Amino acid sequence: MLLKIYNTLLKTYGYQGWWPLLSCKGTNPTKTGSMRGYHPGDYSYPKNNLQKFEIIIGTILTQNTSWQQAEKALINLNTINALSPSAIISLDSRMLRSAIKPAGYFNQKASYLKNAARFFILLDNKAPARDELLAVKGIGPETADSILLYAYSQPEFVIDAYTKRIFSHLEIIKREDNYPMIKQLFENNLPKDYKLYQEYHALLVEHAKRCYARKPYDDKLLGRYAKKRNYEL
DNA sequence: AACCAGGACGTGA
DNA sequence: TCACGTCATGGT
Repeated sequence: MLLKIYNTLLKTYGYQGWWPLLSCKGTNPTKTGSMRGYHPGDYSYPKNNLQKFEIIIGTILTQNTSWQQAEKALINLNTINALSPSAIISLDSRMLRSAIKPAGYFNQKASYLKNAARFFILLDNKAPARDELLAVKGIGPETADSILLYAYSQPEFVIDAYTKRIFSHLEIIKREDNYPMIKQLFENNLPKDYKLYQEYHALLVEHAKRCYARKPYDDKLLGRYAKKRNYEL
């Protein structure tokens, strides 16, 4: 069932090209919102440590914030040459706060970014464990999974507000289900493939932006799954 | 003028 | 464990 929904979304919206990177010139004209940095169908990113770190910074900046706003903050950081771990650490806190202001919560996020930068240097080119990520103040379950999935190509399914909204509306999950429950549902019923996980989450975001932005939800594309009720989960 | 955006943390029960 | 308040800018 989950694969069927994935295929429907993929056929409808096409490859999304996540995670967007400033240094990546590819665009995806079918996408809503910002067009910068996408690389549809190419899962070979990130290609170096700097791109890994940019993804980590991005996951924090986009917390409860639209990507468009997070991207403005990233561009500001890039302008002052502060997209490396060492630059974030040494950057004056007031400068950091003003650079990321468009992304909101700039006081918290400035602190979170410094934590993430110190953590990234401590990693010393190794991949982080999920528990290690969660121990960093500012990295919660969704951010940790986004980092593992998109920066480190680990098959960790990302559950966000959109995912909960779509699948509770389809009555595949309940609204009171917590993060690990929903995550296990996906990971237990899908091939453990990071490319699939990356694309699926990106497609869910795209679908939610288009059809679940505001009540009453527009369920013209997947609403029929809610009525059939013949899932085999 | 509310409401929402690719959440996480601190607190109190 | 968990519900709740807080954090903050910008688009619709």
